[in-house]
Amino acid sequence: MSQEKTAETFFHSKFFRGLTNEELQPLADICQRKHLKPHSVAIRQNDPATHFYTLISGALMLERTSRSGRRQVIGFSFPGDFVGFTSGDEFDYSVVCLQESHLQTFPQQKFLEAVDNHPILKKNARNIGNGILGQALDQLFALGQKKAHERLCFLIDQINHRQPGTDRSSIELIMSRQDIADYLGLTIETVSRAFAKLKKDGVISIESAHQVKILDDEALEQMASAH
Amino acid sequence: MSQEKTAETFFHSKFFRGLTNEELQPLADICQRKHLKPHSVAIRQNDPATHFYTLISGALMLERTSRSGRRQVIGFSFPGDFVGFTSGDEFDYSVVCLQESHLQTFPQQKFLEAVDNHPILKKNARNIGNGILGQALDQLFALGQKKAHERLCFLIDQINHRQPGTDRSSIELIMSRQDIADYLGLTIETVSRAFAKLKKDGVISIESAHQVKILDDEALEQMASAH
DNA sequence: CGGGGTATTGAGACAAATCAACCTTGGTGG
DNA sequence: CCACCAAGGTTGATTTGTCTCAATACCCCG
Repeated sequence: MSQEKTAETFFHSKFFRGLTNEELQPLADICQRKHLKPHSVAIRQNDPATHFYTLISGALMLERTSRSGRRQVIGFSFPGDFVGFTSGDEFDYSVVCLQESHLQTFPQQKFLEAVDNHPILKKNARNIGNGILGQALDQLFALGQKKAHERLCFLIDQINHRQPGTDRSSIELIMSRQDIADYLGLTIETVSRAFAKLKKDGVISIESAHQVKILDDEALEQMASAH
Repeated sequence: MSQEKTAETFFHSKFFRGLTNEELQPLADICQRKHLKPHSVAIRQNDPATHFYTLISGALMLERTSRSGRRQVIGFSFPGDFVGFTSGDEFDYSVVCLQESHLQTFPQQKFLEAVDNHPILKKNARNIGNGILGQALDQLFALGQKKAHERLCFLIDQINHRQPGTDRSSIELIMSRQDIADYLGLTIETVSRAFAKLKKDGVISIESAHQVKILDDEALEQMASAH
């Protein structure tokens, strides 16, 4: 058990890149593992922000729901991703599991101390925080400036680059149409029609509702791009 | 000149709250003042990210333009705000002046070192970074889930809370209709009609194109809210 | 008192939302 | 093994909201 908690388990997270096992031990000492079923809630909106998380396996969805019931999906997390930044001392979004997931949890206070004591971690923390901001800005651009089918390209392209796995042209869509719609600021019907359009235009082929292949990488990136 | 660069000048930025003048001196030593005319460009998209900035007076607009020419306004900055986070080592957005502005500039490397040496600054840096992320998420919610007139409420409410000045109900819109449109993911015509609707519904009164008064605070916040 | 940029207003076109029907798939029990 | 069902996804018809294009009004500055 204690053995399990050595640096081995950290291996795949960007956060801990470039560190030796000894250097990681202080973090290993404060971390706990958490195992979550599909559709379970890892973080609830308005909960006090006491912990940070890294995702070991599975997939997460970050979402915010307003009092009026409208939901905005903020992002998806894949293995290696870091979760838990907040603007206050409460979470302003929820995190739910799309698949069975393994997480590492770190008490916020202690984690920040440990990070402070190591220059590489400090740098990584900054990079990751800024990376998340960058992703939010990309999504902002997509929602503000793009049509339905372009937004869908944005999502497919993003999954393509972030989802683990070797095959660069075969994409697994682990989330439901409703999740996609709420991520892109559309309705499920419009998402469905966007899929149909991309298929008709020869950009993708649809193997099943949750499995697509990229046929025209060029066109996809073009429509997905925010630069 | 050197006298001018003491902690006095930092006084109004959230970033430096809770610090004594001596503690601020190392930062004062590396900072430079910059004076910019309206419409001038403070940061150009794709420039190497070498500096951080705090805004002393005036107002800034952050924007991102894609190769296809579409522009997304990412945010507005008011005195006391901090500017310069990036996800890579290049700026992925431009910063232009809406008004004549005074900035403080800090070389990135040295600034980070100085921040590292002071726990309060470290905490402030985190808070500010996360605050910017939080703002981006609010905007994301507005673009994804709201109608034109609700998005406009979102902007008005935001300016109301962030723009300096005492009068809580009188709002100065320092940006053009085009800027507002590109911020909210709309066209200028739709923005104009949204203003008209809010006026008709008695939520605001329009004193001039760049000056509005809030009549129904309740309704405004309701429509603006992302929670 | 012009004149150019900026904002508003109107009419028609178009994209996305809504409402409704239908299809697919995966699981269950007879 | 197949009939059935429920949930999720697709497709079609209609409505609504926003964009586009065009005309008009406003306002700051010379």
